[in-house]
Amino acid sequence: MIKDYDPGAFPPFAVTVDLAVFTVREGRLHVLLVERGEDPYKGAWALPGGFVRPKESAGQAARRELAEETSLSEETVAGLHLEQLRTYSDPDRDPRMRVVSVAYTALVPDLPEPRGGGDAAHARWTPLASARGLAFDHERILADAHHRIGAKLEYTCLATTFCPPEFTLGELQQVYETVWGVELDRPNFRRKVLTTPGFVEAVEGPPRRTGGRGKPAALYRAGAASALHPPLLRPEGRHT
Amino acid sequence: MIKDYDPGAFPPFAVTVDLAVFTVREGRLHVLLVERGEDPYKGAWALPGGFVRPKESAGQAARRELAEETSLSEETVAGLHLEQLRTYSDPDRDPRMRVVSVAYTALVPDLPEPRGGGDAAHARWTPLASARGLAFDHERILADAHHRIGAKLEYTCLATTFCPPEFTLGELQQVYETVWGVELDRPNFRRKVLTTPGFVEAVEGPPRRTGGRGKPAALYRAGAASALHPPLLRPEGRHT
DNA sequence: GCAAAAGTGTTGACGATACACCCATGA
DNA sequence: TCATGGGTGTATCGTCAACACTTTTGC
Repeated sequence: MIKDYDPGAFPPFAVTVDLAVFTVREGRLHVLLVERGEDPYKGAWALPGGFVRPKESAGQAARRELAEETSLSEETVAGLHLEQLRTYSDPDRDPRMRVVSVAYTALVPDLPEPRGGGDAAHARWTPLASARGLAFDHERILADAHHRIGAKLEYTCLATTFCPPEFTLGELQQVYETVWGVELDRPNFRRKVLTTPGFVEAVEGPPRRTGGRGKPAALYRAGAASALHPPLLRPEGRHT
Repeated sequence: MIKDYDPGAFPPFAVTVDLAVFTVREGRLHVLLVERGEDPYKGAWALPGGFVRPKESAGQAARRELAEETSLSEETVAGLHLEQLRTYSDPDRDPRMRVVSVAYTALVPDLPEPRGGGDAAHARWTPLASARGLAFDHERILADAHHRIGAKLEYTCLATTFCPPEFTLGELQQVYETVWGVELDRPNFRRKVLTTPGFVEAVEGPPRRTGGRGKPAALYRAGAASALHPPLLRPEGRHT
């Protein structure tokens, strides 16, 4: 920033955003993928994303692209948790030209199937384990994103962003188990969540909801807290 | 990445790196600043940094700029801990043109005064509390970086990167106390560090070193571990 | 001897784990 | 009445904060 300033002579870069959007479906972690309609990597699956426009920040671009791809309303998207992951800038990461991409992670509840809206010919939720052979360095981005959300669940409350507005503790526990790939002890998980102030709050009128058979569960909303103190550590204590 | 591809018609961006380089001096946290020699913000202090070159990644650019500004050898810089913080992309963050900056954080032991090498007219270590009125959005970057390293000390071993190759536990504790701005209980800190496998390893031949008066302390080296399990949480448990 | 810094020991509070057990519902 | 998932209780263990105490140096 201090040096080499020569307007018009700076190296030309394109700046894009890429999105790793996760959801939990049928007990498995899914990620939103789109099918590329143009070369390079035509026909391959990739993370949704696109160019940052001249008058918007990368974060605004990410939110815009997310709305386009998921067919959600702008208002809904505005409320979603969207977090900058990191920036990928390898000189050879795009064969066309020099492209620097700012990656974002989003966690969403189980949404309707994406319309393939916007520009992507096809878009779909894919189980994370099946997301192989992605375009560019998107597989790497996806792995980084998975690692990050796993770590974030330990010391933040954002597991609730995977859930609908009202949810049961069983559903919340499923989020942890799905992202971490482990089983948790239900009584202990319950205690931990309920004794953390602001993590969840009980829904007043004791309506209950069935998840199939078994006893109906009490409903909760996301609370006001954003961090967990003390953290909810994975079993085995390994951050992988 | 999926859409809008029109070679030559993508919005033109400049990409830079900015560095928040921290060290501990005289019990206070210092950051490396350079004085700008050109408009805008001529004469103001700023974080070191510069343009990413066409054939290098942002990480490589950060390491190169760090070497230039600190007058360290390339080999020394190659071994330093350098971590991507986040990317700043506000459309108005640079009055000249559209500049997206990838910020990095580095933690270094107490180094010799920087030569003001490379392109910066002046460079110096500044106490963090005195780093005000910086150019661009560098004050924000600095605040984010400080927050990040504080959090990282909790669950990683990188406090040792603030220390010289051989250090005492008192020096290591000073790093924590300086970055967090709190006082720690020495016996408990000691136990925590020594019982974490791979955090530090004792230097064999029991040479000892004096920090002034008082009993000489045993020397330690950084160990092989990189993460702390369980973490070393700040007092009050608040992540601020 | 005294101050200062290193190092050791002990105790009690708290949280997490690993269970056993009861409750409400659908089939 | 049995399987299934929700919910409660409790004993044990490990970690950590707090603080008393000893050791080794410079002055």
